[in-house]
Amino acid sequence: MKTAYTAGATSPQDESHAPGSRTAPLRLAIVDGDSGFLQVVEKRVRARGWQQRVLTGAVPVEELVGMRLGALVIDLAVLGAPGWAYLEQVCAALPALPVIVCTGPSTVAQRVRALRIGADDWLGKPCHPEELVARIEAIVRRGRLAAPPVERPVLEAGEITIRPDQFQAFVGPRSLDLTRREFELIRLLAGNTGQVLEREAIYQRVWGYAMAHGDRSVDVFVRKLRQKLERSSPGWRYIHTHFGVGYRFAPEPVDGPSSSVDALDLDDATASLRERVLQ
Amino acid sequence: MKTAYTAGATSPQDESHAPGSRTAPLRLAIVDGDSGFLQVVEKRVRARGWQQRVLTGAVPVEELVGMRLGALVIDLAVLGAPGWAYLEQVCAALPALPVIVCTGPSTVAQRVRALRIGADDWLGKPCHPEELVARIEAIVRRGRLAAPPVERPVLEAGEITIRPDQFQAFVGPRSLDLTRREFELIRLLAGNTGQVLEREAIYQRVWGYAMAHGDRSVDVFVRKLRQKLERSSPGWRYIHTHFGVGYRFAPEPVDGPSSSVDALDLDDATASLRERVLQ
DNA sequence: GGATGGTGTGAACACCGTGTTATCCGCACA
DNA sequence: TGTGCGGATAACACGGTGTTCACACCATCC
Repeated sequence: MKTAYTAGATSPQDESHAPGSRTAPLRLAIVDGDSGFLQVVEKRVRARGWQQRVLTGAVPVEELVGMRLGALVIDLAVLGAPGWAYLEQVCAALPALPVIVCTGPSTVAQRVRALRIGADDWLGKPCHPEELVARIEAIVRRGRLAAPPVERPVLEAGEITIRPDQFQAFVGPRSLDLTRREFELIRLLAGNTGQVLEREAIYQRVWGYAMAHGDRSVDVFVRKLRQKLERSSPGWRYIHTHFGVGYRFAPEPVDGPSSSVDALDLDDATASLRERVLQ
Repeated sequence: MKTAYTAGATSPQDESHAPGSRTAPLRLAIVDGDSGFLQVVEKRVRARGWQQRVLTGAVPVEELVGMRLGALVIDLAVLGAPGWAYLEQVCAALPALPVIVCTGPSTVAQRVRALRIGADDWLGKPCHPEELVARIEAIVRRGRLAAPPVERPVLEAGEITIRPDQFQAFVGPRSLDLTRREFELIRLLAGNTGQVLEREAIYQRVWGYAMAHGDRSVDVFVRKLRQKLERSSPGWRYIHTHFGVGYRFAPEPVDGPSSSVDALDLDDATASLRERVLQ
C-alpha cells in the first residue's frame, strides 16, 4: 500500500535564495495509478527538492496523519465511488492539509462539490505536470503566509550559540555583538560546518549578488568575525583558511601541549576532510 | 474607474489582512468587462453576504490597499499587455490578498506563470460562476485556516498592560492613549517579546501589505511608541533597536545612575533576555 | 631560496541606517 | 466649511557600518 519516499537527498543546510527564507522539503503524496504521469510529476517534484510518495489506494486517515504530509494529490477515478467519501473524510480530519484533486473529465457540480468539501483545487486530466506543481506551490504558499513564522533552528558550535531569531551569536549569556553582515556570514559558515566554501559562493549568498573581481570584503569580514570570536571564545578556533579556495567553519579547541581525545578526533576528522576537499 | 460596493452592509471595523481577522463579510473586487458575467457572479456573491466591487481597469495598488479587499478576481484580457505586470505588482505588494485570474483561453505556460507570480488560482473562461465562487472560498478558507486561532490574551510587560479588547495599553489605570496603528504595533512587538523582528515583517503584519523600499513608517511609529511609553512608564525601556535588522521588545528597568558601565548593562540585558526567551 | 600571488591586518573614508522633527494630506466631526 | 486628529512623507543630523586601500605576511611554485 505504501512506497518509500523517492528523491529528496536532504542537503545539509541549503537556503536557495534569500537569507531568511527557509523551507523544509515538502512531503507530497499522490493517489494515482498512471505510472507515466507519476514519473513526470516526480521528476519535477525532485527538481524542487520535495519528496514524493505514491499511494495506491485510500490510505486510512490515521496513516496520513503519521506521514506528516505537506500536500496531497488525489485522482478520484482511482478510488472509485468511495472516493468522495474518502475525500470528505480526509478534508475533515486534516483541514490544514492542502488537497488537490487531479482527475479526468468532470462536471462543474463535481468540482464545486469537491471544493466545498474542503479540497483546495481541482485540476482536470490530462494536465501538464508543471501546472500541477505550480498549483501545489500556490496553495502551500497561501497556507504558509498566514502560518506562524517558521522557527529557525539554533546552531551550536564549540562554545558559541547562533540564534537566528536574535540575529546574534552568544557565548553563554554574552553576545558577540555581531553586525547584520557578520551574523549572516557566520550563520552561513556554521550552517555548513566542515565544508569549504569558496569566496564567490560566500559573497553570493551573504551579499546577494555576484562578487566583483578583486573584492576583499569576505576576507575583511572573516577577520572581523575571527576577532570577535577570539575575544569572546579564546581557546577555540572556528574559521579556517583554505589557501586559494575559501574558508571552512569547524570549531576546534586550541589544544595546548596536552592533547585531549576530543581534539584528536576533531583533528582526524578535519584532516581527512581537508584531504578530500583539496584534491 | 471605481464603483460603489453593492450588496452587504458595511461593517464598521474590518481587518481583512490584519492578524485578527474575524469572519467579516468578504470584500471582493473584480476586474472584468463582461456585464453579464458580473451580474451572475454578483448574484451569488450577494447570496453569501459578501460585497462585490467592479473595477474597470488597473486600479493603482495604493487604492487597492485602501479598499481592504478580501479577494481579487482579474480578467487579464481586460487589461491587455500590461495586465501581467499589473498582476505581478499586485501580488508583490499584497501577498496576503487572494488573487484569482479568471480569463479566456490560455496556455499551460501562462497559467504556470501567473501562479508563480503569486496568483492563487486560474480559472478559464467561459466558466460557471458557482465554480468561481467555490474557488474563492477555498482560497480564503486556506488562508484563514492556516492562521493561528484568533487569540487575544492580555499581555503584561514591565509596567504596562496591553488589552486587545480595548485596543489600548495601560500603566495601571492610566491609558497610554495609543492610536490604532500604535496599538497594533506594540501588540505585535509585545506578542513576540524577546524576538528581533525585521522592519519588513513588522510592516507586513501591521500595515497588511509589503513595505515599499525606503519607507520609514515603522521607525516613526516606534518613536511615537517610545515617546508615549517614556511618558507613562519612565524608568523602563521596552523597545530596543537592532541596527540593520529591526526592533526587539523586551521590558528592562533603567537601572539607577549608579552603574554607568556599558558592559554591565549589556550583560544584564542579555542575561535577562535570554531567560525570557528560553522559557 | 627567490618570485609570485594570495591572505591578514589596520585604518581612513564614504555611505547607509536610524533618531528626530516638521510639514502636508486625507478624513471624520461639528 | 472649519477644525482636529491620525498617518504618511520629507528633511536633517549623527553615528554605525561597509568598502576600500595600503602594507605586511605567508603559502605555493619554480
